[in-house]
Amino acid sequence: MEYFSTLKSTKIFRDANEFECQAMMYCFKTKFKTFDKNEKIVTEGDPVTDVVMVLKGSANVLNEDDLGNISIIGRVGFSEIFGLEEVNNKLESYKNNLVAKEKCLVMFMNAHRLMNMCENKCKRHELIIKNLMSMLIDSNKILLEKLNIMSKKSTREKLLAYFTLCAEKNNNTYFEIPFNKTELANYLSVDRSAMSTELNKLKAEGIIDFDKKQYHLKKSQ
Amino acid sequence: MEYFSTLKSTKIFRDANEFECQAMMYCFKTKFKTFDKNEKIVTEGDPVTDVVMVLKGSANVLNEDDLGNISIIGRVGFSEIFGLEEVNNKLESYKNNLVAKEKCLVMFMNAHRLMNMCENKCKRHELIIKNLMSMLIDSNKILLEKLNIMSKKSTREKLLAYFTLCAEKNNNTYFEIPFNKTELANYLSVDRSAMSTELNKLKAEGIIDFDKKQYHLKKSQ
DNA sequence: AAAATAGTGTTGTTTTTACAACAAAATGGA
DNA sequence: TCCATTTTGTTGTAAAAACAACACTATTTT
Repeated sequence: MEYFSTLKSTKIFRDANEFECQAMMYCFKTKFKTFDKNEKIVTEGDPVTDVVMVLKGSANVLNEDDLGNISIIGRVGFSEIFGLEEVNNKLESYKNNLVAKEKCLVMFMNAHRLMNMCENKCKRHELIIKNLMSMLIDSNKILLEKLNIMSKKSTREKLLAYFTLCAEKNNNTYFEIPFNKTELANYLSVDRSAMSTELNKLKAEGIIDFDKKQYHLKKSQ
Repeated sequence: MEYFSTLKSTKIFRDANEFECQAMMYCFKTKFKTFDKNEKIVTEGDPVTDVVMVLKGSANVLNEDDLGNISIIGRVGFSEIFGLEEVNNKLESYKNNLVAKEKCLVMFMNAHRLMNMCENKCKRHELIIKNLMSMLIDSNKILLEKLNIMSKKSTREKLLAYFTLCAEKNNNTYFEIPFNKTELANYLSVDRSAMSTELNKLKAEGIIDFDKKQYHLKKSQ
């Protein structure tokens, strides 16, 4: 199978062999598609038909308002999924856009098939459910972490909360973030230029240091 | 069993009979405890030993900073759980406080037992996993909805995003929210008095109307 | 019913952020 | 390499929000 070498290292097919993997792919009516940078993978408002998994590259979960203001709600990278939040209830629609951050390869899995897994056929649905649950727990955790950041009022506090989390996750006060300054501002829902000013103030105060996407949290709060 | 009439209508024990319910409770080492209003159920920073489910009353998921500023991250009501985000990885600690909003009864389930469900004993773990997954998907959805609200920059936009969501969920432009004004401000992470001003401006402009916890979204955005 | 507490609205002041416009630097193709 | 585009930093101004203090109302408690 063309994609097996990639799929076998995804979280959802964890511990599945090639045969099982193929059976499940059939079961989920998987389709593969590549997207160019900035191409829309999923459109907000469309009915949820598929759960999307990123196999190469990465994509941003975006919230765009009428005036073109963009918020980055989250990121979906290799092996991560988008759209699973929506499939519990039938009449759901996607609540965000999913946009390729770079050229990427994604896999679509039929949402209904995924959730009402093969009552009849494939025997590994227990495995998939366990894997899916693990992914959902991770996703929950990430969302909650972001909520804790977003619940800070000032740009300064948001920045520090974000950097503190990054340092914790990295087990190191030196870390790299997946955003440039513009994206970071959209991720934190703050004004880019105001954030730029605040970042350089923090640097001048000796609290952080940074260069490009490399950061160093010198004094943790 | 003392609590069965309550437990049978929880999401996690959905479709379980009294015998199965009891077996699982044994399996999860469940403990019951009541808390008074404002009493802390879970303390941020403590190691995650248990998953908490609310059986009576409700509790707030809170983020409190060094200066006593409180943010309401979310609410946990009947049949809803707290702490499941944390159990994938062993060395986790709770990331928020859980505080009783009113007198309430909660059930503690051993996190490890819940996630590594009875390899040996109870046969209904498939059922529980299915129920847990459904709950996780709901939780994911709620967190994502809140993130979409919190990604708005101004108080006005946050209020309108929140009210729009409430109206949608209620299928009615008239709805009741679970917060008083002070709590709403903490939930949206905005200043209470500024929010009060903004709310009354929206009312004066004929966009919303409200009385106590009753709201009417007259012009949706 | 009275007293205490909690909730809400108002105002003025201070601080912070957004916004807009621009310049400089860095990056990525052609 | 050069050009076009993107990214980043800076500034001044306008707008928004935070903060603080207070008055009034509603809700509990005793």
